[in-house]
This record gives sequence, structure tokens and C-alpha cells, in this order.
Amino acid sequence: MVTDDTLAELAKSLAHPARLRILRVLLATPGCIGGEIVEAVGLAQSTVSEHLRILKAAGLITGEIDGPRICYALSPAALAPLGAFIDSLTPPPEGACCLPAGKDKHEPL
Amino acid sequence: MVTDDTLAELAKSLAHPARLRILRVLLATPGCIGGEIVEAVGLAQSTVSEHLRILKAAGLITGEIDGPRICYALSPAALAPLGAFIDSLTPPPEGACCLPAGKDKHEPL
DNA sequence: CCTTTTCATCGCCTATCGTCGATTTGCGAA
DNA sequence: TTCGCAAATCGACGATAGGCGATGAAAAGG
Repeated sequence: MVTDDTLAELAKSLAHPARLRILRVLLATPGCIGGEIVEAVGLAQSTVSEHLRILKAAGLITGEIDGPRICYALSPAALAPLGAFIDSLTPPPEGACCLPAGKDKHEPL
Repeated sequence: MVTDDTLAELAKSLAHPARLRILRVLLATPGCIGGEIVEAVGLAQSTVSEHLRILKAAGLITGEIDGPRICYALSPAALAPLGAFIDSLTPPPEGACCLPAGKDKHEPL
């Protein structure tokens, strides 16, 4: 079972344009990149580092030390619960919203 | 094209346990419910109303006026872009993270 | 008409987030 | 050892979000 709290944490980690951009950059870059992420997002190095920390804490990325730099890689599996939740929402309420029977809305007491 | 900003807004609307709970209640309730949502989430009515406003602003739910109450219904289609993004992330970086060739990491300048 | 019910909005307060510059740490190279 | 680079951490700031009670507005029913 995945708690709402866990799901919310996951969603929160995606709830910022800079973090989405980082994920895109990571996805588009096959190998290992270092400070190029900083240039790609256009924010201060410390800010990007903080976003990377958040993504790492959420399990969305992993960081391997590679000499003087750090190698970040995606761990998309961490998002599976969130994807499953979104999928579970997909079934639309086909039976109209309120009491399709007509106008006798809520029975009079 | 869906901008990172749009995606972030979508994710932000999911980034709170109370809102997830509201969506679950809406999903589990076939017809129209009113203030039962307030009881279900266990927060103050004004707080729930605010969360509902956020969900409505994000397009995740719709509200129809039905006499004295409001009929909320899911609009899961709004989440499609976010689901697509998560899907697009799914392909894992199979070619190992950093320079699979071995130890001659970054060529010496 | 007035009453009741239901939801939205308004202030107000606290907690968390996002951002930055500055500093510290870790590692390879000279 | 010392230097320089890359990344993380720290401290501080303003902005935003989340929570509440109180109030307001629309509609059904007597």
C-alpha cells in the first residue's frame, strides 16, 4: 500500500519547473554530466544542488561519485506509484455527475 | 507541447495528502456528494473548500451547482500530460551511468 | 417574508519553499 | 603538500502555501 503522504512527496518532487527541467536534461543526456546541469537550468549552483538533493531524497535520481564530479542518473521506477495513482484516476464518471434520473434531486426528508 | 510550468502546476495540485484524499473520495463516490468530503478529510470546511478550489483551478475536478450544494466530479483527463511525462521518464538509463568502458574516466587534458 | 443549509471568501498566523552568496569539503593534478 | 575545481552545505531573505475561525452569499423550504 502506498500512502497518500508518500504519493504527495513524490508529486511535490515534480512540482517545480526547475526539477522537471533537470529530469529532462538527465533523460536526454546518455552519459555522465556534471555542472552542465547548472548551465542548463540557469540557476545558481547552490540552488541546483538543492534541487538535486530533493530529487535524490525522493529517489528519482541517484548520484555516483566519479572522481571530482558526481554522476547523476534517473531512477524512474520511483515514480511508478504516482503513475499508478494517475492511472487509477483515469476511469471517468460516465454515469452523469448528479443523479442522472432527473430532477428529483435529493429526496425530501 | 506541454511546458514544464504546466506540468509543475499539475504536480503541485497532487502534492498534498488532503488533495489526494479528496480525489480518492471523489473516485469512490459514484454520485454527487456535498459536505461529506469535509468529513472524509477531517479538516475545517474552509480548508477543504480551498483545496477544492485548487483542484478545480488545475482542471482535475469540475463543480456543478445542484440546488443548495455543489456536485464535484473528477476530470482525470487533465492529468494526462503529467502521466505522459512520467511515462516518458520510464526508459531507464541502461548503458551504465558513467563511461562504462572502465577506469580511464575522463580523458586527461 | 424569514430560517436553514451549504459552500466560498476574508483575515490572520505559522511553516515550508525557493533562491542566493559565501563557505566548506573532497578529489585529482602539479 | 599545495592548488584548483566541482559539489555540498550554511545562513538569511522574501514569497508562497496550509491551516483556522468568522463572515458572506445563494437557494430551498416553511
